[in-house]
Amino acid sequence: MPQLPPAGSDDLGAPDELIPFQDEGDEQDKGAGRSSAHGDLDELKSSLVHESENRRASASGSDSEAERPPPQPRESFQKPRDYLAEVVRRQQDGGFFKGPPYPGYPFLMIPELGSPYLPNGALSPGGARTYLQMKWLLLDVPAGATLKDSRSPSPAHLLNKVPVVQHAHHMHPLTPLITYSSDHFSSGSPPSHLSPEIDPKTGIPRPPHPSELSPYYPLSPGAVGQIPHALGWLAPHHFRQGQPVYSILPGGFRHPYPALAMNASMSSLMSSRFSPHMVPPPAHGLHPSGIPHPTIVSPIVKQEPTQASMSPGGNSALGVWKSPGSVKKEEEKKPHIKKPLNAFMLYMKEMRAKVVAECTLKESAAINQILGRRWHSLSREEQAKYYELARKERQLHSQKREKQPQQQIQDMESSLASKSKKPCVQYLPIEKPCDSPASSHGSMLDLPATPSTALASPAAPAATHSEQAQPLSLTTKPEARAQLSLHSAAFLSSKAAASSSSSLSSPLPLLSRPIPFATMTHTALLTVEVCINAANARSVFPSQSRFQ
DNA sequence: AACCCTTTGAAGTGG
DNA sequence: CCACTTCAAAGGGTT
Repeated sequence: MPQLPPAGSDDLGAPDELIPFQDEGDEQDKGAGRSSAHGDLDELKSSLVHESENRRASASGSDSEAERPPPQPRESFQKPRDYLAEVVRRQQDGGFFKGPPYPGYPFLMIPELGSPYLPNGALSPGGARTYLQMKWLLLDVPAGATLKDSRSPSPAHLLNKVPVVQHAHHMHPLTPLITYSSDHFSSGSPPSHLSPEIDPKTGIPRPPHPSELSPYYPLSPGAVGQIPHALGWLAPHHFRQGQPVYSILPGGFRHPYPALAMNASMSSLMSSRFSPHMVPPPAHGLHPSGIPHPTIVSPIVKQEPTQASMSPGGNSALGVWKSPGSVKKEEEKKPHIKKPLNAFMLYMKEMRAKVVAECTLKESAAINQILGRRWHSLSREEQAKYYELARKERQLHSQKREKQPQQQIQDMESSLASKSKKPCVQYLPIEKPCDSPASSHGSMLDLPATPSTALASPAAPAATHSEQAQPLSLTTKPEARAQLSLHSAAFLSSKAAASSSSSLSSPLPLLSRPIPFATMTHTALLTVEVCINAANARSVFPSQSRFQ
């Protein structure tokens, strides 16, 4: 459980996650990188099929050049759809550029220097390492100098100047690509890799795979090849104070469906009401955070039959055989204490309505993507609030669970007494008396002695090891963390730039040197981007939201 | 109606 | 100990 260090702790920036970057990216993307991936849906479909076939072939032994060898733990897509999404993403971005990793970092990079790209379009690993090294050096920058503060002044004045309506009628779908990529990659390097990965369903640019991130970490001009990369492969995100570091690559991003008219609500997203901090005022009469606490105030005894009945920790654990029907009834009686909401869930509950209002989106999946990115864009202080709330939730949950078993015991005893009184010990180990509803499954009936209970013990406010170690959502699921929507803000920035290109001089060339990213409202950009892409996806994939 | 999708984090389980 | 799985919320979309 993430636990904030005590106030005044100077360790906020310390536990940055180490991401085991792999050099697999280059090879992996060779196949995908070849395809131009110009957003042609048909081509994409056929390619998708092709890749799927290749994958099957690969699985059967033949190692397709377009496919990666199986033993890639980090590359394991747990679900078929993940793979499909990945395929789509590769098709769309060429599998290379994964977007400018981090928004809000005060130092923007510049890729034209020294062409970090290898002839095949891949980025020199050394370059990436060098840059990462630089970022570590930048860790010493005081928190006050970071984006969090600088971004506070809303850059709405900038955003509002940006014509957000794409020129759908005049622009070729590849216009952004042509406009920017050609200019800045005159060497002819395929611009396809400059595109962010796009979720096939929502159209939301998805975070890149960790293995694909490193090559695109911007290079500091003077740093290339100069600094050894002792820390080179460290996770690039959350380098400082929880503020993701984004950068904008020249050449921008090619959105597969750029010629999308932004609707009114989207335009409104550009307005200044979009505060990066977005910490909504506390709702009235609710939790300090404004988040209602259903599990606390009004514990809903929501029955989830399938889940409950499947739980090995239920009555079956007592060794008392019951007919499916009776088991079901028993389960129905058993109040289900929902899991406590974690920090992100709390954040979601709080921010969902706002995102829905700002976006015309209603699909929770898309909204959750937005929220996920916003979550990562939050400063640690902001996230800390939710982590603290989550910690309290868990405490309360544990307390409820402490009470629950006793109640369960009473109910069960009375129930058994009124029934057959069949000795439950019949099927139980001697040392496991039937009056203990504790489940090996760690069900809601766990007795107080469980680690979680101890962990959440009010008497022990000191954070557990895991709490202390968890740097605000940075420790688990490396690959997922690495996705971190690194590129989203920068992508959006470039997108905004692209949008403004028709009436304003393209800002992208200006990005060839560091600029204060504080001029952009990161969160706003994120949401705009996601909204746009989600809308695009729907318009482009009206009935093809799922590649299944 | 049931499930899927999508996110992050906590917790449980199995090797 | 680590990797993996499940489940919390949400609601439109899909089957």
